Amino acid sequence: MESVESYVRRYDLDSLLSADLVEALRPRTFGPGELIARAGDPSTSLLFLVEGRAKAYSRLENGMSVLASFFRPFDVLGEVELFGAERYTLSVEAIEASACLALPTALVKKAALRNGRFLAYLCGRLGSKLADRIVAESINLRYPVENRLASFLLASMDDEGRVLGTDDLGELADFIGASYRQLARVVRRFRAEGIMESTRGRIRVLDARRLEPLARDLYQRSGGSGKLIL
Amino acid sequence: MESVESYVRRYDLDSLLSADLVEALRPRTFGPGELIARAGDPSTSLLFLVEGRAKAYSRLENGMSVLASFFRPFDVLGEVELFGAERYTLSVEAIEASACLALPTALVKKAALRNGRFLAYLCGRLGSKLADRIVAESINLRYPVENRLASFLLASMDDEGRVLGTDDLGELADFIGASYRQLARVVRRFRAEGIMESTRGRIRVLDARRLEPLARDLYQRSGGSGKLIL
DNA sequence: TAGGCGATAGGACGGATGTCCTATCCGCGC
DNA sequence: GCGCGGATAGGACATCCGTCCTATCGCCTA
Repeated sequence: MESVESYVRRYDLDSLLSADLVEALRPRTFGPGELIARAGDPSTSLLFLVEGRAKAYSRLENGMSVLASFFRPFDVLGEVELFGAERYTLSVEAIEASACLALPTALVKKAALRNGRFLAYLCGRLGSKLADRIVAESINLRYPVENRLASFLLASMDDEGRVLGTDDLGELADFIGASYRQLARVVRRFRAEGIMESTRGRIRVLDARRLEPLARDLYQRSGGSGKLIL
Repeated sequence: MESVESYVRRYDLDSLLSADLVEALRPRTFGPGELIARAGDPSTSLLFLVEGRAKAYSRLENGMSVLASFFRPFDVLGEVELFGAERYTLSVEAIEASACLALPTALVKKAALRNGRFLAYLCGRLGSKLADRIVAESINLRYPVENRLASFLLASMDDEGRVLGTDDLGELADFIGASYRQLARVVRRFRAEGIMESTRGRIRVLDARRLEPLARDLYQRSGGSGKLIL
């Protein structure tokens, strides 16, 4: 964990936030597995993730959980609740040791009205998150697990085939909305075909080209950046 | 279709938009089935739906479509694409004869930076849409059609049991992410149990209390308003 | 009235997926 | 080294669900 100033510099928060807001940033650190936000709790601050890795999920009445997204620096948490809902929609949990810069909601709201740049940034971010959700939802809803897995792998792997979001098959199952069992069946097939390998705690794509025909729908890679576009 | 001024007055657009933006509003009308926006087309304007009814959907490569949401006045279309994506994510189609007030994207962007109130409004709207999507997605992903249908009916019916979004079983199937066939099976069961009735072109909930145990998860009714809350 | 068409209804069948249950494997602490 | 717990692997079986196919119904048009 570095100093607040160093993060502000690295992520150019100066250009996003007014001086008084930068001044109000407070560092918070979280250990692996620790809750950064709990669904249903009042949302008191906007968080900038500057270190580590986290995941957002909800837990349903029947005990199952749905993994909505993964975060890594630089990312913003709590934007959804900033205007409107005053309680967190999802729980956010640190996967690794992580650090955030926290900004009290009340401050942000007050300052935001005269800082169009920051609001526009938030709007853009919310817009693309919403678009991403819609795409992911469509895929989850309309394709069998085989295709969902292919889409996820293509979208989240780096140039060497390492998967960015998670290396845990259980988490992955939650993310693509399948049972562990069913995911395992598909993984086995992919592995038998030399498309991927998954050893304890590591998932790796070996032959991305074989995945493409399976994932040819809405997910697309934007010039090797690994970002989701529509 | 009434005059632009009358809509501006009815929905209090004055308080949201600056005078020059109100000035720039242009009326556009659409017949039933007409496309208000086509997925993939460049997004050139922000649209305020002031009359009629519309639905947003995407069409997948395999020919299936996913219905993302229904709109009725007053609603905003195209906010998602305003900052960031420059192409529409979803297609929007008028269900009935509808009217919109259109505002050129370029104008909005320029004006927005100095109109914090409007941006804050957009952020709030995007936030709650995102939260709603996440809830709906979780349900669609993790519960069988029976529960999804129950959730949808409870969330979208008015006080007399009329369903607001659609009366078309085909559309409903797309919305909750099921095949027409499977939806029909569940509808039959619900009908046999006296929970609902569905005659040609009309769906009606007869016994909402029997639906509640089936839909007891995240969807909740907020004091009879029929709005989705978390 | 006949014909056509879209919406509804439902039978039959197979594939996808979930649940339940056992092994197996590996890293870790004792 | 031993035992333990979490992650992984996979068999067995039931169910959910989708596809394919027919039939019926109501409305509209010729």
